[in-house]
Amino acid sequence: MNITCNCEQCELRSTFFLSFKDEDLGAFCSRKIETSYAKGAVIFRESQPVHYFSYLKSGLVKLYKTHEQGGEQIISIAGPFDFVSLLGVFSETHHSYAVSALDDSVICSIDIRLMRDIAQKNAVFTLNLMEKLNTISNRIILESLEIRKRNTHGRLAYILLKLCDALSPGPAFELPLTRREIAEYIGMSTENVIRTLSEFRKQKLIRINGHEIEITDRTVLERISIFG
Amino acid sequence: MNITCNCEQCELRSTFFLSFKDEDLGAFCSRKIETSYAKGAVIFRESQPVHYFSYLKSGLVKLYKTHEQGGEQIISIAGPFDFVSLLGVFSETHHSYAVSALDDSVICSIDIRLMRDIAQKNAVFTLNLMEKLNTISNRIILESLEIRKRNTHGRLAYILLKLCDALSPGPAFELPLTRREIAEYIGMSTENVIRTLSEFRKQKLIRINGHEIEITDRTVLERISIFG
DNA sequence: ATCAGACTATGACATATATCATAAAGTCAA
DNA sequence: TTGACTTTATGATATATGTCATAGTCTGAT
Repeated sequence: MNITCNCEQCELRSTFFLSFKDEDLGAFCSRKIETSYAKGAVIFRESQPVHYFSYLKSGLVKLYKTHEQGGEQIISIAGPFDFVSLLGVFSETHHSYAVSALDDSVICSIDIRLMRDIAQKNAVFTLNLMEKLNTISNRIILESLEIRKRNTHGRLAYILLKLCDALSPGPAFELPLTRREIAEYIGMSTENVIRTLSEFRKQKLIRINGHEIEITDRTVLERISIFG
Repeated sequence: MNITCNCEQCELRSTFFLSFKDEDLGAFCSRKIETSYAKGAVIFRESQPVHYFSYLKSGLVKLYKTHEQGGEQIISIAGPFDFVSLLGVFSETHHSYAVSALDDSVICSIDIRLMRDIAQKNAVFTLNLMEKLNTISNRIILESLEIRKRNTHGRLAYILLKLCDALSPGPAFELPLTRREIAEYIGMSTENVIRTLSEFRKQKLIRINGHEIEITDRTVLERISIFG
């Protein structure tokens, strides 16, 4: 499903396309593809060739790797204006991870060759793009290290706090992942995620209503996130 | 300790400076700083301001974060021609990790402002640089995921195989890390690293002589790396 | 050469975590 | 609505892993 879009008013322009020259913006606009994906839809799969540079206009997606033995490993959750093509988009010919929609999402895609053409001509644009990619990679690496250094209680507390901060201004938020996906994200068994959530509930740190979570004792949850 | 260096013959030129214009190469050469570090020396610390773009000419270094409670978390081991300033070098004002020398090492540093000046003028150079940074970030992220998805036996087998491949053409190599550092790298206790190494030795998968490791049954070690 | 401190090593034990079993509740398509 | 399937939930148990204690070895500074 393609939708028309006016690049001059694109929210993304201010974030990293400010350096675009007018003629590049014209080429860009006429060749971009905007696509809607329903919740649960796969946007691209691991090992597919990289044809597009993609970013998320609205919705929520997960980046993940699939294991041969079955099961997935979630790398990151991306929100609006995040790049979806990030790891290796300019250095690999094939995707090293898959992306699917956690919510109804709209993706804007630009032919990767067009991106390269513009990047080769416009150094300021390329520098901006590099900074943005750098920031995102850095964030993913540091988050991975944060997860790795914690025990399971700390990991779960950490991810609950992060999701809450990212998804809601208040202490309550709608969990965009199933318990199994949380387990795949932070590397623990599904049963242990469920059990630990129940413990947090019994300790009155959170309230649970299906996928709706309310953090009722942030102080203690933060302490658990730090000390496990 | 500063050493003179002839950029026209620099091994690194072919890897990413081919796109340099002659006048940029001149500016680059006259302002680079080459420094030697003894084994164990700290090259820069976490939260220090980023002044230089640095790469490793020779030796071996570790990138790591230090925890408040004491202890370190190793992010990556970098060899010759790897960038040492990578995560956030163009997006953060302060280092988000520390670097120290595992072996006597030589680092070549360029003022980050000079790098930016050149990058803003030379789009092809910037694109090459972005590709290289992208490749390295991607490698670190994927490695972190590989470590996260394994149990401790699998993690240790994985890292032994990786270090062997990186450091030696044959099945024997000199371990550049202490047992404690290995533990900090793959997130397990030092005792468990030592114990598991002993188990691998008793199963005749490796031979151990201090820091010298020989992989004697690669097939089984690879199976452990995959299935734990 | 000696000493202090780190590194390597191993055993005993406590704890964290996964696995297996079972069941209720939710979800979606026919 | 039914029925198949997934998700959530909890208990019992096995296993993996960390912690503590102890000791021999290595290393570097004096």
